[in-house]
Amino acid sequence: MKKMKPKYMQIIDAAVVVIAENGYHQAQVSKIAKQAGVADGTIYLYFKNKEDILISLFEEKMGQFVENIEEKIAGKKSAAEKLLMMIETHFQLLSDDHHMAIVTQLELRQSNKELRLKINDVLKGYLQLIDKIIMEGKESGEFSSSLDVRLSRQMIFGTIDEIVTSWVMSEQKFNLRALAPKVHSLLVNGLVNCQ
Amino acid sequence: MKKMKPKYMQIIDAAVVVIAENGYHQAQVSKIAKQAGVADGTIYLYFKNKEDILISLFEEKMGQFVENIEEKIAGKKSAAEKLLMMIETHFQLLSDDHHMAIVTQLELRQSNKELRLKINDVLKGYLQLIDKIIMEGKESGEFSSSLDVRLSRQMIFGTIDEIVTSWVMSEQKFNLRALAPKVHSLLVNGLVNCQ
Amino acid sequence: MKKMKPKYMQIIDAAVVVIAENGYHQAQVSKIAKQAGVADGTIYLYFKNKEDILISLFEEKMGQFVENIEEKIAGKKSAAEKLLMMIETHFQLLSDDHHMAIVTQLELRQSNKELRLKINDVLKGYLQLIDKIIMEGKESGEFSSSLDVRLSRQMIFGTIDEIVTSWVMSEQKFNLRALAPKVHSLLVNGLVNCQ
Amino acid sequence: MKKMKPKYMQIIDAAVVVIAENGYHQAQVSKIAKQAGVADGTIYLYFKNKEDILISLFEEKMGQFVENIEEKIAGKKSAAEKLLMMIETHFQLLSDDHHMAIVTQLELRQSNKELRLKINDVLKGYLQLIDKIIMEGKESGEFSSSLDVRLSRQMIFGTIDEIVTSWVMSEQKFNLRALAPKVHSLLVNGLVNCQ
DNA sequence: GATGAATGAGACTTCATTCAT
DNA sequence: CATGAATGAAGTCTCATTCAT
Repeated sequence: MKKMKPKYMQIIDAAVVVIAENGYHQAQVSKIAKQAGVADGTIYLYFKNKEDILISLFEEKMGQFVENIEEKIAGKKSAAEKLLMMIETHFQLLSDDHHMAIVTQLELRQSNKELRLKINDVLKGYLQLIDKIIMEGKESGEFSSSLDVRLSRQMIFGTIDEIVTSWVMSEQKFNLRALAPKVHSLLVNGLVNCQ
Repeated sequence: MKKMKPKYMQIIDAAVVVIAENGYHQAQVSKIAKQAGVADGTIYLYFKNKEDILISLFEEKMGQFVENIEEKIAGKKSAAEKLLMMIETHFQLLSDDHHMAIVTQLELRQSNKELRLKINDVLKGYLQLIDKIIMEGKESGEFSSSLDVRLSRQMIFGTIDEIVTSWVMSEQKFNLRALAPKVHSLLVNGLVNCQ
Repeated sequence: MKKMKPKYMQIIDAAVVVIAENGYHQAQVSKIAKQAGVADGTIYLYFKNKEDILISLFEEKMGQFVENIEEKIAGKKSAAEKLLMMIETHFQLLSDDHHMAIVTQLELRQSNKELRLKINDVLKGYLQLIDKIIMEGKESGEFSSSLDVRLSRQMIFGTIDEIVTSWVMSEQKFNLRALAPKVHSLLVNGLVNCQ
Repeated sequence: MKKMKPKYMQIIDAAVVVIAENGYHQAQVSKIAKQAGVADGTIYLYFKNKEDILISLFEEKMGQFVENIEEKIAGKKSAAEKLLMMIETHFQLLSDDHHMAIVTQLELRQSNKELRLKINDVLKGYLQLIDKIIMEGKESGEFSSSLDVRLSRQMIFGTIDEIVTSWVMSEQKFNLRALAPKVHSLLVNGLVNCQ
C-alpha cells in the first residue's frame, strides 16, 4: 500500500508547507518536490497528478482531524459538552498548525470547482460528526426537538468556518482557542440567550 | 466619470454572465469582451486590468445588494424583525439572480488571496449593517446584552453564507427564500430554544 | 480567410526550413516562431496546435505540387507521355526544393499514425492523378487492358517514392531529374522490355 | 554470448507485441519489460539502450526473413520464378505475422533518422538478394540486358513495400498473398505488357 | 544475474495586456 | 474613442536510464 511508504507523507507535508508559504497558485510541483527533498518525477510515483496531491493532502489531514475530534468528544456525555469539545478541538488543532490553517481556510478554496467538489466529499465525514451531535442533543432533550438538523449543522459549520477564516486572515493575531466557550454559548443559546 | 458611461456596466454584466457560465478560470478577458460586444482593448479603457473588473463587479453589485437590504429593513422596528428581513432579502436577491449567486458563492472564491482581501473590503459595508442590527438588539434588550458583536456577526454571516453556498452547489433545487424564518429562529434562539 | 494573411505562409515556410535543418523531433514551436520572425503565441493565431502546422504544411505544399504536375501534363497527349512528364516534374520539383524533399521523404514520416493518416488524405489527390493516367492509358490501348489500376498505381508511386527517398538519404549527390526517362521505361516496359 | 540466453529473444518478442499493440511512441521500456516478464533494469543487461532493442529486433527478424526467402527461391531455376517466389514469400511471411507487419510497415518508420539509417543497413541483405535475382535475370536473358540494377531493385522493393503498407493500413482486410502473381506480372511486363 | 525506485531534462500552449491604426 | 493582432512568460508531466540492494 503506497500510503505506507515514507515518501507519500513526506510529499504531502511538503505540499502543505509550500502552499502555505507561497500560495495555491505559486505552489509548483517543482517547489513541492524540492521541499520534500525528492526529484520532480518522484512525485508522480506516488500521485497521479498535481490535483491528486491536493486531494490526498486533504484526505489525510481531514481524516486525522476528524479522528482527533472523535477521540476528544468520546469521553463527553452531553451533546452540549461534545459540541464545546468539538469547537475547542477544531480551534486548537488549527492553532497548532498554522500552515494547515492557511491551506484549508484560504489557499485550497482557490482550487477549481472540480477539486472543490472532491474536497467536499472528504468534508462529509466532519459534517456527519456534527449531525450526530445535533441528533443526540435532540434525543436527550438538550436541544430543541424541532431543530432542522441540516440547517443547524450549516449554522455550526458556517459559524466555525467564518471565525477561523477571519482569524487566519487577521494573521492569527489573537487566541483562537479562547473563543471556543463564547462561540459555543452563541450557538447553543442564540442571540437572545433567554437563560 | 467612467462609471456613467454605458459600456462600464455593460462590461460588468458581461463578466457576471461569462463567469457564471464558464467558471472563474475560464473567464478570459476576450470572452468578457465578446459577451459585452466590445473589442478586447476597449475593456482597458474602462478598467485598469482584469482584477479591476472583478473588484468593480463586486463593488457595484454588493453596493446594490446592501442598499436593497437597507431599504427593506428601514421600515422594521425591532432588531429581530430587521434580522429576519435581512435574511429574507439576502436569500431573495440571490434567488432572483442565479448568475450572481454562482459568481459570489463559488466562482469569485477561486480568486487569489490578494483579490479576496479587496473583496473583503467591499464586504465590510454588509458586515457593518449586521453589526448595527446586533447593537440595536443589544440596546433594545431584544438580544443578550453580553453578546460579542464581532462573534455574533460572524455567526450570522457564516451561517447565511454556508446555507447559500450549499443551495448554489445543490444547483438551487430548493426554495431558498422559504428557509429564512427557520434560519432566523435558529440564530435568535440557538440550538436550545428555551422559549 | 486566414490563408490570405501573409503570416500563415510565413509560418509554414519557416516550419519547412526548421524541420529540414533540425529534424522532426527537434522542430520545436519556438524554433519555428523564431525562424518565421514572430512570437511563439502568434503561431496559435494561425494554427490550432503544432500538428495543425504540419498538416497545413502538407496540404499547402502538396496542393501546389499536384497543381504543378497537372499543369505540366495537360499538354501531353498520350498516357505514356503524361507519365513521363509526371515523373520528371515530381523529380524536378523535389530537386528544386531540397528542404521540402527532406521534410516529405524523411522527417514527416516520423509523425505518429494519426498525423500520417491525415497526410494520407492529402496524398489522395496525387494518387488519383496517377489513377487517371493509368485509366487513360488502358482506354487508349497504350497500356495493357488487363491492368489492375490500384496495383499499377502502387507500383508507380512506390517506385518513385523509393527512388526519391534513396536520393534524399544519399544527400542528393546525384541528378535525380536525369533518372526520369529510365524510371519511366522501367515502369512502362517492366523488367523484360520485350520491345 | 548474450543472444543465446533465453531472455534476449524473450525481450525482442515482447517488443514486437508491445509496439504492434501500442504503437511506436507508446512502447515504453517499462511496458516491454512487463510484457517480457522481466524487470526494467534487466533490459539493460541484454541491450545497450532502447534503440539497441529496436535494431536487434530488426536484425533478428529481418535475418530470419531473408533466410526464409533465400531457402524458398533456392529451388527455383529462372530469375522470374525466383522473383515470383520472393514476392509470394514476402507477402506470406507478413500475412503470417500481423504484429511484425504492423511493426515494420508502420511503427518502426516513426523512428528518427539515425535509427532508420541503421535499419537501412540491416535491410541491405534483402536488397542484395533482389539485386542478385536481377543480375541473374540479365545474364540469362530473361530480363532486359540494359536494366539499371539499382533502379530495378528500387522499383521492385518500392512496389512491394507500398503494397504491403497499404495492406497493413487497410487493416489487412484482403488476401495479400493472392496478389503476388499480378504484382510479379506488373513488375516483369510493366504497364504495357507487350506479350 | 536481477530488481525497481529514483532521477531530471525538456516543450507545448494560454491569455492578460499593449499599441499602431 | 475603439479596435484586435501581436506578444512572451511560465509550468506539468513523461520516460530512458542508473545503481544500491
